[in-house]
Amino acid sequence: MSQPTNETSPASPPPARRDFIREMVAEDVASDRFGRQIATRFPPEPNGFAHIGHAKSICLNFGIKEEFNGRCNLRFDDTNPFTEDIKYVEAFKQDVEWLGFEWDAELYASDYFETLYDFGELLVTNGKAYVDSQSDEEIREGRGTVTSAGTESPYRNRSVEENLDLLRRMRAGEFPDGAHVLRAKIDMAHPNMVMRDPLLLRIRHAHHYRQGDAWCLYPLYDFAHPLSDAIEGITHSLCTLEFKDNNDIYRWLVHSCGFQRPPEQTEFARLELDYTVLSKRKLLRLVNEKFVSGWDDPRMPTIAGMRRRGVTPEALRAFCETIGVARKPARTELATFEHAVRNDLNMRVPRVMCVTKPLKVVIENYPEGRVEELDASYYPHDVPLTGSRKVPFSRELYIERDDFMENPSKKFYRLAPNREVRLRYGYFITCTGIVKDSSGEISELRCTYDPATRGGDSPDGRKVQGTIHWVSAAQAIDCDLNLYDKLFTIPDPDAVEEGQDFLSVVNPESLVVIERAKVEPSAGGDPIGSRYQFERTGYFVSDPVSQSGRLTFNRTVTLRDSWAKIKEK
RNA sequence: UGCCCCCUCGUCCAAUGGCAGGACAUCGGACUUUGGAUCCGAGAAUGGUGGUUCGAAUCCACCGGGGGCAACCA
Repeated sequence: MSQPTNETSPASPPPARRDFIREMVAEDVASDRFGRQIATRFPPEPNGFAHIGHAKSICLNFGIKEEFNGRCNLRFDDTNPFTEDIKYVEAFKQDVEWLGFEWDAELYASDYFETLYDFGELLVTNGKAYVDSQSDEEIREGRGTVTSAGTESPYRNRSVEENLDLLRRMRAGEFPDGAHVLRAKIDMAHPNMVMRDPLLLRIRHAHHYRQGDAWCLYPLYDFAHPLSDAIEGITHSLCTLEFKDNNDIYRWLVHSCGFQRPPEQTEFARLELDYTVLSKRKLLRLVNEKFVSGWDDPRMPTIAGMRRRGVTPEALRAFCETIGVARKPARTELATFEHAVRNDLNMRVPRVMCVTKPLKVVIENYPEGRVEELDASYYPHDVPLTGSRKVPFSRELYIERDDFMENPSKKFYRLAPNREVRLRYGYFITCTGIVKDSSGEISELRCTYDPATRGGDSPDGRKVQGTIHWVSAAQAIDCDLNLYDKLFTIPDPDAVEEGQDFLSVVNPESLVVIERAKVEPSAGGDPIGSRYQFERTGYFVSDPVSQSGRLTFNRTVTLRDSWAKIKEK
């Protein structure tokens, strides 16, 4: 495992991770259960942005396509004209592509409205559906409760002719919203609530973002989804646990509509991630109520947000791989996600020096006006990439304020009075004096350097405990840093106390802006979107948006910080 | 309270009647021009009780716990 990644790997790839769904698909392939190519679909409703929970589903559905030589459709389940928008369609497409997947077809449930309507007529003709003319309250009351049976609608036994006539007039737009609905005729006493004559079509004189005003009849999920799958020849319809009960109507419908070897629905647990929320309703509130700057705010668990935060698609896919797929509802620790991000970034991004809280250092024995260009590798010894840049060194430098302690504790390895440390890629320096301002705060350090330690090695073999990062004062570039942290203060924001709102546990320090940090000049010429590791600080990406006109970097994730743990003790 | 699903290290996932294993996290050590990375090591789990079986995390029963379902949302 310690082999560099750029070496050729052994012929056989590691066996793909197996979960209960892939096991099932493998069996179905072996038995040719469906008599056709394995087919999955990713079926978002375009009413918000894709988030990391969608990423899990995307990786599953497209992963199965790739592993079993199948196909996978991107289908928008756009059956609700009130909530959907083309901008969400575009965002989903961009995010799936960014993750590195290709769909075999881009499809829309709303394109099936005609076909779906025809199935409605078919069901009516076969006596399996009827037009109900109760009000929505009457329908709700008639459904009964989880412990008591429902009651049949007085319209339940209309003749096929009457049903057909009504249905056609519903479609023709003769009735106002809510006047009638088409319902499946199943069992009003069914122990599964979903099977108590589920609604199939409803009247909505509404404008659809894609179909315009062509329809006033809109199918409901339980009607549209199974049939859309069946129409497309899907074999494995994968969805999350909360649709478990809907599986009964799914099977009833595809059989009632005459599909041979219809798709089979299988449910898996949706992703829950500590310190965040993943329901679109709640994400929408964060956006609308301005807790974040938008769907792509780097604090958002959306794919767009993570992209802007600097997360790579590879890291996101690796994360989805490690969390696995199972039927048990489970929360994943943030550390698991952060590990996936660091693990990926560590191997691919250049190291650069940036001082976040500058403290001026004057090297008293370094000639005034002199500037040296020191060689600095972009990558550490254990990352198999090469490349380097020059960093200027001069008499006046900045170091990190936290890298100096006037009265150091025992385990503090960094700079202190009369102590020697290494400047990364530079020289050994020793602190010889402290300058304080009128308020008693340290404003400047006086140091000496050892000219024999250029590059960071001492010819006499003496060691220093610490190595710190720095920039040359005159050449450093001012920049702003967006330091992002968890969006919520508690691991499960959905579980706030009674009467409390998840918005009450938004972390007020989820974004801390540092103005006028000092980054080494080499970063000035890089394109927006470049990722770095700021040595000893964290991974950052340059952001297209700058309030100040200065270069702005978003912190993707901090480095693991074992010093922080020592400090706590 | 009806139906359905689920319960394995702190967390996530394996083990498909036959040695409970991996990853993250934690702790310790080595190495180190990032208190990063890497390497080595340690601790850490089958909810409970019965039953079937030569043998049970796995099958059965009961108990306990968690979750989903009563939108003209998806």
